[in-house]
Amino acid sequence: MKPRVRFAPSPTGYLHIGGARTALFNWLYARHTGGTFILRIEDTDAARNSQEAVDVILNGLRWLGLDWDEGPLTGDATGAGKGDRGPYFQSQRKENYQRRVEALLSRDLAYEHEGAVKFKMTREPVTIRDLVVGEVVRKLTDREESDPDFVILRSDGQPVFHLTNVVDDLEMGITHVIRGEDHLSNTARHIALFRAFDVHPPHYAHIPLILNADGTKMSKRDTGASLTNYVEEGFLPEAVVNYLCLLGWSPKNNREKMALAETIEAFDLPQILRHNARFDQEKLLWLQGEYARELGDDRFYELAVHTFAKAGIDTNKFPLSYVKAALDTCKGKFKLFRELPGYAGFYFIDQIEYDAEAAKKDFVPENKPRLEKLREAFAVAPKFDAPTLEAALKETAKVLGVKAGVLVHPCRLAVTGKTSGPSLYHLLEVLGKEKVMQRIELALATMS
RNA sequence: GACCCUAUGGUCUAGCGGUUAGGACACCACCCUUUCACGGUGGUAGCCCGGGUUCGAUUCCCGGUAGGGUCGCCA
Repeated sequence: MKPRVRFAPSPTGYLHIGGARTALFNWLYARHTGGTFILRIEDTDAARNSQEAVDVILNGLRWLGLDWDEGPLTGDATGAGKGDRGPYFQSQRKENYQRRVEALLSRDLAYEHEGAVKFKMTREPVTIRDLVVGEVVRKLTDREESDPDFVILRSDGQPVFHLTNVVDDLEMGITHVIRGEDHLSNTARHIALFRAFDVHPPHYAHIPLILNADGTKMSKRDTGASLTNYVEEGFLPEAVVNYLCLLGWSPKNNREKMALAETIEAFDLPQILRHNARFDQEKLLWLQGEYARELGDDRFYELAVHTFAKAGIDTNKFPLSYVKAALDTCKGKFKLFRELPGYAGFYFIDQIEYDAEAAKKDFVPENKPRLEKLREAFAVAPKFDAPTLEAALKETAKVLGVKAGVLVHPCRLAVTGKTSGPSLYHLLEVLGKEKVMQRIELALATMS
């Protein structure tokens, strides 16, 4: 029998980065085994759920490229789903839960208590055979000792997580429950419920949690906890996916940057680690740089133009050839797309601002005659392309008896306002003679 | 408080009784480049502590410590 796995988030606000990884591991396992990946929305808490949160989850999974074989087609809970075990929103499955509760009630495995229905939990320790953690014998805690039973139907008639989760896993034919380790203790209850329904529980694989860089747990307050944060920062989904794969799972062969196909091939439950992992932004950033450098041209242009637009810079006002030439000088030189407007905005802005500290250092009186000489050399250059300009600058430096750097820095500052950026000679060529001469003139004027 | 999980450089990890403890990120130095990156070379840095078992423990067992999780009419 092919595995059937599911990701079952509750739409209470955002897609947690840990949840994204849980989804990823489930998806990888399904793809590795040729099984089925199911998305089920656990929206039983009407007070905390929202339509927006459902969309955040759906869009987040799509952004990551985690397509589901069964689940919602849209964020509309009452809308059609994909697959024959739906609906895939728990809010639409009330009758199932009601029927199951009645079955337990009639068999004396549950009872009413203050308007709610409680399940008669076993008093014996429950053994959980976990595919990741191993055999866990879960005993009752002292508080459970005094009252081991738990509510499965609230006094207002709404079913509770433990019940809905188990009923749906059962009815949707889930074979492997791959979820966060925070559910390990709950699993005893779930196993007891499966037994009450006279079925064998699915296989369990509890994966370790993702912690903050300082080892504390990630809460909603931490900006890095939300997947949306990475989308907005300008990360590439393939970098995030690759990084997430490496958190709590290892291919065991020292591979770090892995193509998705390779990861699918290698992924399996036994290689999942048992201990929590800290989220390392630096390593994610490294992978981001790796993927950013090898981005296809079309996708690179598209993402770049979009990023400029978000920053209020309309690149469509410029000829396509100019935009592409400008972007070509930037590719592979920055990591996060969020950096791009600051890195290459000078191509599309007339009023550039000089880096204050650099201006103090480079726009000094003794540099004025030097920059004037450079302007003249550029003015009479036979061609305005990178090799010619480089030769002109170096020749000028030689005549002045200074190192090339003495001209390079003020020149870069004059035309870009920055101390770093694309290759100077190439950016001059792209910018064009008119703008370059204008900007050098302007810089000269500030140096009096 | 009880119950459960975990423990290799700063971080992610390989290791499954005998290794000069390997890789990656980060960091440092040098090279390349007279920007910034990229790339290259070299380097600093690790088996939580204490008991066992064993000829021999990073590795197996027990205890401690530390971190994390759970004990809701949240999921």
